[in-house]
Amino acid sequence: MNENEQPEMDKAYDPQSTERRLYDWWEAKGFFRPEKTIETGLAEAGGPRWCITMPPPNVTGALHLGHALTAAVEDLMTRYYRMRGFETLFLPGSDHAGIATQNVVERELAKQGISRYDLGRQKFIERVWEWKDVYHARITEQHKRLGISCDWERERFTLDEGLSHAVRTAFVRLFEKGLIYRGAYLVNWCPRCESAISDLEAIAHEHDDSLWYIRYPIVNADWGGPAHPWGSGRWAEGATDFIEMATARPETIMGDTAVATREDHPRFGHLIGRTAVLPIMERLIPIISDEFVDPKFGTGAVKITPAHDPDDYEVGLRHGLDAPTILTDTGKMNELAGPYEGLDRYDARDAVVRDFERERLLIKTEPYHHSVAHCERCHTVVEPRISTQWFLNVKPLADAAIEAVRRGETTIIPEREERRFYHWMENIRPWCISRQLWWGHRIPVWYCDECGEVITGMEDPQRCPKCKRGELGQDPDVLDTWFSSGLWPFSTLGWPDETPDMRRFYPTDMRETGYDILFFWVAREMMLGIEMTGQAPYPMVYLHGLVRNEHGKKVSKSMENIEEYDPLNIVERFGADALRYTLLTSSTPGNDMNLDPRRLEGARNFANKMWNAARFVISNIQSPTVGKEIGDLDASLPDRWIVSRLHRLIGEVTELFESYQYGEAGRRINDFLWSELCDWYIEATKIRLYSDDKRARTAAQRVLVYVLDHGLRLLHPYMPFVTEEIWQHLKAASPEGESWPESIMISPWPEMEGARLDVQAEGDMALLMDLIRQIRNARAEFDVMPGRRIAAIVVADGKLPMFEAQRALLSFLAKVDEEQLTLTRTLEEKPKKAVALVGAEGVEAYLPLAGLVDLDQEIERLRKELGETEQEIRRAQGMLANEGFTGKAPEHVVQRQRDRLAEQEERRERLEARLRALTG
RNA sequence: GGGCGAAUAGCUCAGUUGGGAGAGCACGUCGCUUACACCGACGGGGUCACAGGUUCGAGCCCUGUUUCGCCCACCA
Repeated sequence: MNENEQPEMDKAYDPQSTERRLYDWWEAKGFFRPEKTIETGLAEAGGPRWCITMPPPNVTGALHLGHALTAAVEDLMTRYYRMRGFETLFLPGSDHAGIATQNVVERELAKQGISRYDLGRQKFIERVWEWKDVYHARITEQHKRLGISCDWERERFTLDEGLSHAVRTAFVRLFEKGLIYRGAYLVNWCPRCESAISDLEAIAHEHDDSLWYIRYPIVNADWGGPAHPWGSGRWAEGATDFIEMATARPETIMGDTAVATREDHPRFGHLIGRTAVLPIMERLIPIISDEFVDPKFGTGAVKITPAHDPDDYEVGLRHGLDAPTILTDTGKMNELAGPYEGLDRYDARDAVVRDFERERLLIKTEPYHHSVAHCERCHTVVEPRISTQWFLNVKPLADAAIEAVRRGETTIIPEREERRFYHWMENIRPWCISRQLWWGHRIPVWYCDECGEVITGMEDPQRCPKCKRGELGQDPDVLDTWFSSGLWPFSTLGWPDETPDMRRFYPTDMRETGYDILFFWVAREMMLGIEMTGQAPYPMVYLHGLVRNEHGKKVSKSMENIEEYDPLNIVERFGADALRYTLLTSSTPGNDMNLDPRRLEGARNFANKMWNAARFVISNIQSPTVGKEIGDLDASLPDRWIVSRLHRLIGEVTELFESYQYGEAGRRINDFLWSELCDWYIEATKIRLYSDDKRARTAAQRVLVYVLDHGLRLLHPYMPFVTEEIWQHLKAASPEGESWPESIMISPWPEMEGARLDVQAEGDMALLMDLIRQIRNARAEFDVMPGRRIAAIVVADGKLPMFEAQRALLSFLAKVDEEQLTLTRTLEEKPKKAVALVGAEGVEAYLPLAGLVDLDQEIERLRKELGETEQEIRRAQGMLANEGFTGKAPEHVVQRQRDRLAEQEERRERLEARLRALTG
């Protein structure tokens, strides 16, 4: 990609000038396509493959942080499996989101003062398509900005031709199997959307309302019914028996067809079997007994409105009651509501209460706190209402889905979500799949106006197959948007056709999404997937948490600093890599995350840190002293150490990836690259890179390139852009670069080579690093001028050869004057005017600091250290003296305590000796 | 009314088979050392919500409590 090459790397990494360019290049090269993984030899044709379908975002608006998290996690997985050599497909798409999108467009129209009815169905749908085009393009652009490596050539939309065909196929099959049926049942009705909605779309909110205590007169010998009209104040005149009840919804009284109480009710039990006169309507209604009544609540008697309450509906069915519907589609009182016809439901409520009071049928009013269902999309209070709808009997499908999870065919993480899944599935009720909307998949059913025949099928019927005479009209309703979403893992691959993609990529490998749509979506995919294809659509469901702001508040459009949480703004300010890394390392699976902007800053700094590390490496390999033809070089201790640490990291990270612990893996990669590579190894190489020793220089160069190359590959799934940009520079500068793959994203995932763990080097380096830290610490404590090189005597005991080999490095990193550095195995005469440092494995160091006039400070320091050491010794001795511990703890744990004790005891001895020497 | 999650350094969070409490930011001291001040060196800071229990040993397992958040639920 020489066309992307910049001759010089800027001092600071600039995501803005990099990310778009790289994304376009990747896409143009076809790296996102599964075919390309084969072409480049990364994956083997017919070998293992990996497929994930993107949860299709709604085309309602802009992407938010939840989408960004979804994209980050899924792209991380995709890039990982691709690098692992799987033929990898990340399939993108979007959802028409029926009710949500229709609502948004209706709100837009309302701003211009028009409703969908003003436009008519055809024109309105055209307007929605226009909206869809705009927002779909925006969402795609936003996804690209996030760097996701999905195959745009396979992009799908739930309303496109192929998916509509899949929807129709699924509907017809389920219909023919008798699982889809039409009927009049109680459903949740949104009077604003003028549509049925599912149970999941009815959201309960707490409300402060009133509870009205009212009474209905009973027919008896003295009173046969009202003699005066409703509203006269004399309607109930003469009545002597009453039954009292409490209601929160007096506007439904006109729909009452009974009053229920219980046999054992002290005041009303005896009224069972009698007849009440329904106020307003003057309908005679029975007083019945039903178990559902709680004698302790309200008055212990309940008015029964079968058409407008779920409980009452059940009671009505049990007692064969009429169920008059008294509300219109828009929530107004209809012609069965007597004098209140035409009133809005809440106006009717007020009017009814007022009239009850006038007729002395209102006993009292109490404040009442309860929860009320609202429409998920427009927040209007939902009305339970009997209505003719299409239903899918999901019970048998749910049983199969439960079975699949129980058998482990599909695993859900975190595990607790499996229990939620079971609970919901086990209590599932028929799914109302029809919606009285315009935007969506039209229900593929026609009715004959002549004979009433109901016709469905894969072809639009031209005439009635039964009577052959009548006019056919298609059902005006559309399907619940989740019906098409439920087919997503296979409809996107070409189902019902046996396409190559369907054969190759189904079942897919992963469903990754937020836990908030487990029921809405995952449950439906599982049910419909098994029903339609005979196989669970994926073996793994990974559920991530919700993204909140740094104070745990849900990020919503009404927040004043909302733009701070707009992913695009974040990308502009910090870069997509920073956003991705932050989202991926800020939480654990299934747990919500509070996005702290300070973390974004840290992630941006991390990208810049890598950029500068690479700048250092690249500028130091510009004119390599020796080319790749040179044989094995003698690796120095830091080389052996960093390579071993890298290989250890590769093993750990791969293991963490395999167990979906991406956050932990990301942090480990960061720790390695920043602390070990940058702070230690790169610093350590400087001494050789700036020397005249060509051999040493080359060794350092080669190890730098090796470690940076592999480290970048590990980081790539988190930060695809900066790693690619750096890697390209590295590839161009490195002598071996031309044999590297074209892009980091199609280079193989690093393999851990166990044999190359170098325990010896790790141990020696730890010893050296510890001593360097101690010297630096002492310098700071005794206020040694930063630039000053000091003298040091290191008593190295058995480690003398190692220290001799690292003499220059030690001097360099600890700012010791090499001329004045004495390395010795033992030392008889220990200098008095010196700071003494005690390391592990018998290592000691003495810093004869000229500024050390005051020995008391040194004595104080040593005493403090001795105190800490003694405390350690006591702790370890305590444990080892405990027979319970030595007898029951695993051997390696006990041994570690023994080692620790021995080490600390040795340390104590040295500290005490030193103190004796100083205090006389 | 059931169920779930969270509670760890000032802040945001890690801590997966129970075995010497971690990161970033913030804070203090020092440093413009030819990769990086979007930096480096060094340092201070925690009865891991509370009370019990199991265990030789508990941030981690069990029971209960408190606070916050979420999900499910047909009580008028």
